[in-house]
Amino acid sequence: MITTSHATNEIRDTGQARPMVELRVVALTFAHGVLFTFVANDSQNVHLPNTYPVEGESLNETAMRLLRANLGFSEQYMEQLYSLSHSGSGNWSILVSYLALVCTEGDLARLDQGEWVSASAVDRLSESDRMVVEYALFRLRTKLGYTTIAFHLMPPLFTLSELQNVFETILGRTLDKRNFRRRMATLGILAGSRQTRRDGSHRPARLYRFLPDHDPTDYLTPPWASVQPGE
Amino acid sequence: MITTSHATNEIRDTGQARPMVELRVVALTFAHGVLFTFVANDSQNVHLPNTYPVEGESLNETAMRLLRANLGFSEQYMEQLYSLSHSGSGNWSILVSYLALVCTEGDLARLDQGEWVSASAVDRLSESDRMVVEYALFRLRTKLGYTTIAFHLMPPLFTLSELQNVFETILGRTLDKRNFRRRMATLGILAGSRQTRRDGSHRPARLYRFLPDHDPTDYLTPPWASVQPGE
DNA sequence: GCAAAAGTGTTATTAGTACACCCATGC
DNA sequence: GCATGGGTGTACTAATAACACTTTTGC
Repeated sequence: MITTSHATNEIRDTGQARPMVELRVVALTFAHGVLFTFVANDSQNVHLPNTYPVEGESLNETAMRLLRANLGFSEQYMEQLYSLSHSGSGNWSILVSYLALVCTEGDLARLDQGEWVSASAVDRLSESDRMVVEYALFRLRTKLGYTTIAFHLMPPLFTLSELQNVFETILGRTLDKRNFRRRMATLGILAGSRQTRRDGSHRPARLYRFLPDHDPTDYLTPPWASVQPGE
Repeated sequence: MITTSHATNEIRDTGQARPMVELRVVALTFAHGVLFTFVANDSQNVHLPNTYPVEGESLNETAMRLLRANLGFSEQYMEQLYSLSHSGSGNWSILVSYLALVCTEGDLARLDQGEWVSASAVDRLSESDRMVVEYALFRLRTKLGYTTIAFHLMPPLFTLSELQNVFETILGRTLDKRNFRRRMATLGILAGSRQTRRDGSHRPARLYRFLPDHDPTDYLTPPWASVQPGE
């Protein structure tokens, strides 16, 4: 039945049912001081956005399309997380999970396909969905130390305090203001604009943007993540 | 046809053929100053060891079993790399790739299932196999900087020059001997044995082993990589 | 005694950490 | 004038990088 040109060695096709492949996306956004994750809901069920792969399309493209279908826009960071085997409710699937970071600028209005829920309160999700969300948060935390990943959660213009707030929320601890600002400055990826923002009864804050050419040198995503091999 | 309890939103099952899922393992070992990768061969075909997932078994377990079936032993490092969609020779598959590091102590004798070939000369492999090998090497190089991953390529007892040689080969550049040794010492994961090894007409080298309790704090593999969610 | 790899210290630079006060604004 | 968050500098410590000679052995 399975007839690739190079058959498997030792472990052969038993003729048993093959697993489905399912893509799931953990979309994270930052608002009101916490991280939110997007969940879809149909009738009573709350779950991560999911779909199936399509022949002739890379998994990345499919995941992108899935997110666009749920959130309605397409400018976001997307990274494959992990694949795992899952047997639930009689169905055997291989889950391929993705992490997406999106900037909502605090606008968490309920969407047609679902809603944003606090990423630390995901009790309504299935166990497998919760595992994927936990791993997404773990990965985000880990990569924060050696990549510029958190930038994808920021709007085009932001204050340094806002940026620090995002870091502190993800890491779960406070950071020293002066050291944080020095670190950001030495990274050389921020450009101060001439604009400021008044936010209350105190001194206005300078607004910054990210330099367009900050090559993230992505450590985890292979260079060919978005293409399909031709062979 | 596809009937999970929570159906996908927007992108629905079209009833078209579903992809197969295939696991592929890049097993790397260090010998004679270079990295080797294990390739299986049946009749005229040379390819990475591959197999199919099994219901009720985690993908990690399956990959481990696959490697054991090819190499005949089971004590090795294994890490999931990436999943990608691949349409070749009329078959559509989702490839789930793994990186394994094994210690052969220079014994690259041809095995029943295949042979070791230089990891930089993989011309006989298919394009998709070559992509996976390239990414495995990339990941190994990247993780070398912030993990203890290279230890899995070493035999139980080794000299510091041998260890440095492995690092230099993976990184593709030379390292300063004194700085390298200092770094290894401050990591605190090496124990010097009282034994030495004479290797030629020069001073014998002290032999070291890795401390058994060096927790690698794996940055990329989720904690639940080896289990299946119970739903 | 010479070839060949093992082994060892110091200095300069850089990155990280800890820590406290003045500034601009609204009310 | 006071409450609020914005903004800044210095000193200590740890990690990194550059660099050269002595030691032990076989022949």
